[in-house]
Amino acid sequence: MPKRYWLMKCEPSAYTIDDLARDGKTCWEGVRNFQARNFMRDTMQLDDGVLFYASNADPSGVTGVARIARTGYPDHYAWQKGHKYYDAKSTETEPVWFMVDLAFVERFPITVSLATLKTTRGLEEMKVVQKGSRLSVQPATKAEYQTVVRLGRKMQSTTS
DNA sequence: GCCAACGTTGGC
DNA sequence: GCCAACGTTGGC
Repeated sequence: MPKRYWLMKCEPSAYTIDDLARDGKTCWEGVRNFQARNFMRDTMQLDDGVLFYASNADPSGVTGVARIARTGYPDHYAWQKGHKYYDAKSTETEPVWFMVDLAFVERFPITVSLATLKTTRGLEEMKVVQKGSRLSVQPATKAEYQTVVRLGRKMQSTTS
């Protein structure tokens, strides 16, 4: 099975690429959208590439790269009464919500801002640049992934 | 902080 | 099954 590529959003107030660099690995709990869940539960594979996207940030954009370190498994936070991700519809025998683990790969020297993504040739079809695109877990193509990674490393290569 | 776009819920 | 109301996301 060929490697797949993704973009995953997170608000900096919740988690950042620096947090991931520090932790090395983290579980991606709290996704409560069926489409995003399906990607995590059914489609993501070990070592898939993930563009780490900071939403509601200044500026919003891709701040680095992660990889899938563990494929879909039940989000146990949904079972913890009182937890902000608690959902009575999800049980241990019939889990509704799933998560994956991400491992840190690299932090870009600069944020590849949404504005940059929107004006970069080859990224016109990317989900995140479409108007009203709120899905927090989105598939990306290999070409899109490689283009964004190149942009993220650009500053480093041109200043060295 | 505003508000457009979207997903979900619930009345009918 | 329709659709209005509501809550959330997320750019600006």
